[in-house]
Parts: sequence; structure tokens; C-alpha cells
Amino acid sequence: MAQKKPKKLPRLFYARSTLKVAPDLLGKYVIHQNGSATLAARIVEVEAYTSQGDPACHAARGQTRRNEVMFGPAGHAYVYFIYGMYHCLNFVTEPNGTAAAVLLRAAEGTDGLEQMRSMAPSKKDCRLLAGPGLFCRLFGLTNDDNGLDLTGPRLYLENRFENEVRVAKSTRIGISKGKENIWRFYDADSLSVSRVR
DNA sequence: TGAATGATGCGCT
DNA sequence: GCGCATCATTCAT
Repeated sequence: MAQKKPKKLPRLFYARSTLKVAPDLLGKYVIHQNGSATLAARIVEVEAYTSQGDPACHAARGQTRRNEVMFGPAGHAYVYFIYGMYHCLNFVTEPNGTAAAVLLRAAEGTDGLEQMRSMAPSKKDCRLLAGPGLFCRLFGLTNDDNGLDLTGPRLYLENRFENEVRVAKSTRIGISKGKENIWRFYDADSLSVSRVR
């Protein structure tokens, strides 16, 4: 069987129900054209944050300057600053006017590993991107990247047509409200999820 | 191997 | 002021 060529995910992929987009993201690839370097990683863990009945969503209490990207069209990057030192990357979902997104929590580095290792020399390869803050730090993502169009050339996702991922679910991590929703999705066979058994 | 804790700054009450 | 979609370090088992 001929290998299919990688395909950039179109805006329509993101403009669907957040709870469908989130598990579909597992096994896809994030690509960051960062100056001269190309960084790429396979997504192994995400969390859904929805517009309806989700007290943990940043948009739960209405639109502010911080979360305005979530209210815009799907297929954009929502990057926010947290705990005084880390950033987290989200992919905006749902139609324009509906504030929802998927948080990228962990991935397996594939391209640009040398650069990632040099930024976190004490870590094993499979733990380099095993957390949302780590991912953004090693991928060089900051507030400057907030609002980036994911169908553009700089930051985008790819389908490389891999075998299906065995999807596991759990409650979301690090939140104090909305714990009843089982909205964390991860690759059950990956060693790079943010919390291992 | 796991629990506790400090770092550090922004947004919102 | 307080809480926060985190992580590295320290201390205990």
C-alpha cells in the first residue's frame, strides 16, 4: 500500500464539536516552523474545554481580553500564561462566537529533537514534551503566538495517516471545578503522557 | 516512588 | 489579595 502524503488539517477539522475534535487530535502531528528550525511532535494527550456547562473553561465567565481568541473562528491557537512562568497551547474549536478549545497536554518529539534535548538536557526523549508547560517551552511558544492561524505556514497540524490510536479517557488534570467531566483523552500506549500509571 | 512545596506574575473579585 | 488548565526540587517512605 502506498504511503499517503501528510495533509495539513483544514479549518473544518476544528470547526466541530470539541468533544469530537479532542480524541481525533491524538496521533496527529504539530509542526512549528520556528525561524530556520522545524519542530514536530506527535500528539498523545489533550483535554477538552467547552462552552456549555464547563466551569473550568477560561471562557465560562464571559469574554475578556485574555480569552477573546476562544470566541473567534476555529483553527486558531489560544496561548495563555499560567503560574507566572509557563504557557499552554490550545486549539480553538466550534463556530465563530462559540468559545471552546482543546488543550495540548503532551506529545512525542519527532523533528528538531536535538534542539529540544539541548533545552532540557536532564530529560529522557519520551519525557521532553510530557506536559503543557514543557511543550510550549521547548516549542518556543509564548503570548506572541496567541491567535495564530493554524491553517497558516508557521504553526499547524498534520495528518500522517497512522494506524488508529487506542484512546484512553480520564478526568482533567490541575483543575478545581468541572472535575466530573471525563474530558482528558490520551494515547493508552504512549510513554509520553503527562502522568503515567 | 510518591507527597509536599516553592517559584513567579497575571487576571479577576 | 487570591487563585491559577505547571514543573522542578526536596524530603519521606
